[in-house]
Amino acid sequence: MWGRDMYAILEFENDIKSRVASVLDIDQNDIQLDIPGEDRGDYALPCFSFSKALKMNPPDAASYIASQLELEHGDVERTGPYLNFNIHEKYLAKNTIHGCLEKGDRYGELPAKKRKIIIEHTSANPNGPLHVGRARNPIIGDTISRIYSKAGYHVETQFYVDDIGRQVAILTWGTKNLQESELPEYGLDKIDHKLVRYYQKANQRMEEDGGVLEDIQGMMRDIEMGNKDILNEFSTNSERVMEGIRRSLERLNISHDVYKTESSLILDGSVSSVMQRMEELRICDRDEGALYFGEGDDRTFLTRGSGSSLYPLRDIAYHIWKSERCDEMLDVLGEDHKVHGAFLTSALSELGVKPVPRIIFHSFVSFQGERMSTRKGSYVTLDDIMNMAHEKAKEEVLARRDDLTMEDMERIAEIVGMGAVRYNIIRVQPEKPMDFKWEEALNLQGNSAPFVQYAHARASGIMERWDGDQKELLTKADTDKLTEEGEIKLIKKLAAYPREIRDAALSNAPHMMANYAYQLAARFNQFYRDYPVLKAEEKMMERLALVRSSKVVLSNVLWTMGITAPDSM
RNA sequence: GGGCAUGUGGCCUAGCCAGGAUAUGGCGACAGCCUCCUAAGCUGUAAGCCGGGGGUUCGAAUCCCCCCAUGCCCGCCA
Repeated sequence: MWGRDMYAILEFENDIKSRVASVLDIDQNDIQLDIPGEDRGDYALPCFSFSKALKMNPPDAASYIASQLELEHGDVERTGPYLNFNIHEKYLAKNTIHGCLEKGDRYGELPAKKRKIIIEHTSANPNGPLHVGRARNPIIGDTISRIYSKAGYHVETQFYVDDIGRQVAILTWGTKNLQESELPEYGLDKIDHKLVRYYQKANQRMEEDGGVLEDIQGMMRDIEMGNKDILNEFSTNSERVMEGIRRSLERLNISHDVYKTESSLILDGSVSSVMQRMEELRICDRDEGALYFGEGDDRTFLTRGSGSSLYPLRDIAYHIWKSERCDEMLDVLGEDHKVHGAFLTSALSELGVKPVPRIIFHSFVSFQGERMSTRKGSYVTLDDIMNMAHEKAKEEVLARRDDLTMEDMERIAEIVGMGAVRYNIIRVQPEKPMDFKWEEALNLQGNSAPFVQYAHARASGIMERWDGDQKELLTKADTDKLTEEGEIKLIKKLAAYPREIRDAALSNAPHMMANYAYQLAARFNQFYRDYPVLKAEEKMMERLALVRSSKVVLSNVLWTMGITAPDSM
């Protein structure tokens, strides 16, 4: 089904590389093509580095290479020491528009790789609602998962549920020992928001009273010794909070295929068997009974002196479990896990586990200059920001539209609001620090989700007003007629989409999708301003095909970010 | 103190890994554009020693070194 000529732009890129490589007699992987600004061509090649081997100055080297090239679907032009490559516009227009119209929501997909990747993200402690700081993880994780699925991978997403750790222990001490009456009012009528108060109060008690800490440690010991009642209490609390977290994520179009509980890894013996293997391989040591990996300041403790397991050991067990079920692993973790990530990688390598996970680290979202903390209650919850975004979007719809039912307005406000939240987080590189600001998070103009959604709604509006059969566009539109500058520029953006998918997956860069989506929407808006479609005398079918194609790609790229594409707003 | 990141116009940000042609764009500011497919849009103007200093190179925002600032980590927590 997928031919070599699946996407014109990728084929063109390959063609340039292989032909230049053969002229220079070098490996085509050593050729790094630039993607220059729009008016300088589709690809560019600086020829400085080839001039030595060719014994010519760079401009002459460029001329020489150009003279030896015969491209299948494009032209090469020399500008000083640079080569600029331009794909034949009619060829690109036909390939791209036909691709969009035929493939629809599958336009942009790359050939199936027959590889399964497990992407773990979120994995937040089930002790309370997700706050905005934590929300960066699922938004990055879900977006990269969607990108990988479009890049041809079989993707499975996982949430590692720490249902027996200290945080849940503290929460459980709270639910066992505290009365509703001694807690503050809850902010939102939602299970995770209600339960977090027990967690916070219990933390406070623990700090004041050493006995509470002992109680909590006792509960954790009991679980290790197989006390099923305590385990049930932990699991119940964990599941109740998870229910709240799941509902929050659902609103952002985020879900996980598999929830793997930490307790299951202890109960089925995998944790203790990993420990045994590590001891047999002599890749760990003991200090007063406690097992550790590594040396000196870098050692990581795997168990307590009492023999009970610690998170690093359990996480190894989890990764081994995952490794047996996939070809690749990708973890999305906060930057506080960097040292843990290095430990994980080296421990798994020494155990001979393959694959070893690749890890996307993201830095934290601060709030008013401080890190958000569930324990201290100093945070803005994800639910709060979603509700605010919905309200803000609703104000905007109310101000603009008087022809819609309240139900429609609510629906649009939800789509726009949730889109804005996701977009504002995903548009920034994961490793960059972010300071949470309401006015930015609720921004509905310029470089934002509504900008892209609006372009989509405009495209939808045009298509809805046309009463012809959309299937006819494929046969009736003569793409050779699309020769105006604004038409070609838009087509070039549409054509670039598969390359964006490829590159975003290759470099684990989800923010590239937002960047691309913005550029595409901007191009579409310019086209919309300059060229009438339904009132075009000569080229109505062609422009309709272009609008339809734009709608397809806008919708597809929004999908990769988990943002809904509205037909009206 | 050590390790790992980040530093781009008033604010936010792309480009950095694989060094090249006048450094992306947004917000805000200012000036314009709705008898015409939704103005959540479009056009234009002002605003930058790409944190600072060295180095490598024909060429550095990009690579190397030093320094400064900020964040994260340095627990038998996770």
